[in-house]
Amino acid sequence: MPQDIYDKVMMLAKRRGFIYPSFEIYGGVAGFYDYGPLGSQLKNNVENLWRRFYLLKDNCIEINTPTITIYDVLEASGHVEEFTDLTVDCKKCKRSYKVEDIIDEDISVEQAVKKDEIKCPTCGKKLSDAHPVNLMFSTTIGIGEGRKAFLRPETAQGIFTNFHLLYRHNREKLPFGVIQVGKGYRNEISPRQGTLRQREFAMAEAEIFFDPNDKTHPNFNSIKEKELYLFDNDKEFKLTVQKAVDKKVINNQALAYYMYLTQDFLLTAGVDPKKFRFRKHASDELAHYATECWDVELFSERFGWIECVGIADRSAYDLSSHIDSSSTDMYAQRKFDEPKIINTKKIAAKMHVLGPLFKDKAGKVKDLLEKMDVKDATKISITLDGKTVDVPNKCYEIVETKEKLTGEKFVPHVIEPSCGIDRVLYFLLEHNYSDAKKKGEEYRILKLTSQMAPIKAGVFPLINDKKLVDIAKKIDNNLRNAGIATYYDDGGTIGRRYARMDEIGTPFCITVDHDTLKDNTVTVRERDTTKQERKDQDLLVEFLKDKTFF
RNA sequence: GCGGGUGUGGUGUAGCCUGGUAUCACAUAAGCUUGCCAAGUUUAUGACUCGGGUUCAAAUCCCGGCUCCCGCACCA
Repeated sequence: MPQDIYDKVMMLAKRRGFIYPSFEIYGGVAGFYDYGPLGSQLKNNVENLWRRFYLLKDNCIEINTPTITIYDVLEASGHVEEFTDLTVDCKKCKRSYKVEDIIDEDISVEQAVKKDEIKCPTCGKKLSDAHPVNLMFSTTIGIGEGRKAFLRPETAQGIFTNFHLLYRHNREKLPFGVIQVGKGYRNEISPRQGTLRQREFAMAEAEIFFDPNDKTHPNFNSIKEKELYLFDNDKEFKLTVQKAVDKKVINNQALAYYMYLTQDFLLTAGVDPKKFRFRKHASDELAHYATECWDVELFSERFGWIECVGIADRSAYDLSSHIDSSSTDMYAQRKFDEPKIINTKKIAAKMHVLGPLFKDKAGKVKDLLEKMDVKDATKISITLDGKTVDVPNKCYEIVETKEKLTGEKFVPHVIEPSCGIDRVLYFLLEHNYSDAKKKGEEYRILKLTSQMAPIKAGVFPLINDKKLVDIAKKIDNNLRNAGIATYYDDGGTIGRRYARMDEIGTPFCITVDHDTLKDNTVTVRERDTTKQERKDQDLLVEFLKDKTFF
């Protein structure tokens, strides 16, 4: 069977310790993967590069919240509501029904569907097999009945539920961004496509909170002339960030800014620019919380264009929901340039008159009076215990007050770049995989960027001579102590050792040879060119830090 | 979840129909040899997806689970 690039990449990934199928000794289970030694390092590098963009470049703050999330939070966020129970679909009219809505409780669902006992209520055609649709993993907290909870389907809710604390932490200034990097869980019905669709996966999410009246971004000017790679469901095209906003291709500066930041991140990480594009969600494919969403799609030779990052404008959806459900004050304050003085006229009850007149009803009358509009104050009649009663003028007066308003409350809007780390990681492997024939044999190189590569340098003695071995081991040790990941190898021929390093993407190889004994230099071989250069071994730390650190 | 296909050392495979000690290559480890791009050589390690059944005997035949692949559905 001919192997496509997916097979080749996954074989390499398994053989060299990037990705293993989880629980393999028990037969494995779809949708779960382990990261091996090199995969874990690569994942760290991807996550840390992402952090560098959001935490440092964009000055966000980072938090960590539990992966187990109580029912209330996900109910408020709409995740519980969206899907429950089994559903059946009608292939004719494309409607979906909850099974419990259309069949008797006594028969099993499968039987009912198989025996054609249930038909589509709308068009009468046969229904598809029942399938479950709530994709959240559920669990309980505590023993016994416990408290209902889910494994989080996104990290975002942990940020939203802390908004009021984080807003204060940021000294009540907008905009500001909060990131979280961690695991998310979705109980996919039938995960395929390898690590591209997992049931437990790593995600890096940023929630940036904006004043809805001001969706500009402070760094916008620095990137406005950069080009975005866009796709309008018809053709691909490039547009500068500025033009995309001006032409309303992208709704606002903030969204456009984070699109560019994401593009910059992915291309820096080593995604092939020719296999990168932003695609805008059509209105009918938007998630329940989003008003506008752009996906980064990366191209896989086997799977086609795959969503890897979603950049959504979630508007005020989540914070509003949590304000309603939890009664927590999660509003932000917008200060007016100048305080607004508002003259108001109010009806003020004169209790010393009302009291004797209405006795025990006086309190009720007062409440009613003060709720009334001043315009109606010439002649007032109220409804008291079903009877209409006139209230004499002497019972109240019109009072003028001046209120000074320095600002107003509002619910911030959220821009959310949400990055699927595992997908990005897979694409780094696929986009950077190259195999060529070398003397008739397949020769594989993983052309990871120096910053992403799990191992920065291989360190070898040219031959297995103790004098050279000792120096090589010392160099290896020095580099690792300087924070540079290395791999020492003295097995097999030098060519074989280079090949082993090329296959896992190691950008540099350092070889100690006989000349090292004379002049303290070593050869530094570059992966992609295979060119060698002699360098003084004391300069290696500086050289490698310069080439491989973020 | 439905239908079809599939599964043999780390990787790729032969053997399965016709039941009887599992083939070959690469990789890995140790030694010799060589000394800047997977050379040679000797030796070693290592496999029948899992569970049942039939049989004196199962990689092989039968049943079921799981993985992966293809189609449908699903992917908020």
